[in-house]
Amino acid sequence: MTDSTPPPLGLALRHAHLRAARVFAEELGPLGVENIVAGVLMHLGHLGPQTQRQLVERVNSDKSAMVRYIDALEARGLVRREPHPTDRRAQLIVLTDAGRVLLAEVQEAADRTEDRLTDHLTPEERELFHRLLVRFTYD
Amino acid sequence: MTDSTPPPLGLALRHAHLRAARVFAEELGPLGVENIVAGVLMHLGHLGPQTQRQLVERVNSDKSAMVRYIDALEARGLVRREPHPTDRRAQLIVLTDAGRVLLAEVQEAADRTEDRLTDHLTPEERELFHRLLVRFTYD
DNA sequence: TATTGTTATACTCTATAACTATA
DNA sequence: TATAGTTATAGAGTATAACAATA
Repeated sequence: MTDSTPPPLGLALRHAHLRAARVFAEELGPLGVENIVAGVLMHLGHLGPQTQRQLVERVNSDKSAMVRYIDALEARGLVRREPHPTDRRAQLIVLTDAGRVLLAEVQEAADRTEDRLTDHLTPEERELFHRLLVRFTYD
Repeated sequence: MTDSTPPPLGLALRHAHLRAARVFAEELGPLGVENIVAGVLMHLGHLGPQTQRQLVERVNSDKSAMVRYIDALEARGLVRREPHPTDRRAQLIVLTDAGRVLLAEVQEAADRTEDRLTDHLTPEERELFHRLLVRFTYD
């Protein structure tokens, strides 16, 4: 009994995600941040100050985990919790200057990760795969 | 500051995998097996009896977790541990008749899962996405 | 010496619930 | 009543190491 058929979609997605996460973790290693925390930093850089709830939605984590991630970032001086101007329940998570410096390195690590992940594909295949993946996931 | 650019590849893979795992878990719900255990059953059905080490490689788990998965399957009478004919360290994990019955239902759940995951794509897009995903992941 | 399977431990992630202060 | 953030807890997954039997 041999294995001629391709791996089912779900298993391939699992392996694809594991592979991507491992490469990203390797590239992030020297920076001392974990994958999800790096994702939080990139979102803050891209979208500007966000509430914890907004960040939870973005990275598909949960609010009690987000408390811990923000705690860790704040302890390293990479973000600040600021009062929300219109909702006193909420707080805005804001990048500090130190956070911006690290974010630039995180972004480079992310770019290197994408390059490594797709260096066996042509630029056209890379683009097509990314577009189909986004449609598959979010449409 | 708005969000016009597509989600980066790594985040999209994370979300794609989460989405697929949740749909599969929904479809598996009535059968009382978890995603990884279902994957083990499908591999046994597809490849025939396997050692635990082989199964670990297939589903990208680790050997101490695999012990627990096989324990759970064996407790439900779905697989048997049999002596390996040529390596007395190893054991072959073999589907029982009850395991084959459940496997058929698991396979149907997996088919429904793929249909649900891709029902907003054309058959051609579906096929192309699957091919590119496999190349991305395993090449 | 290395490997298969087992057991144990520690750490992280996930899910849930309760609590506060607001809305 | 519902929501944002916090805290606590339990369950599952991951990583690691040690061990016995065998290669």
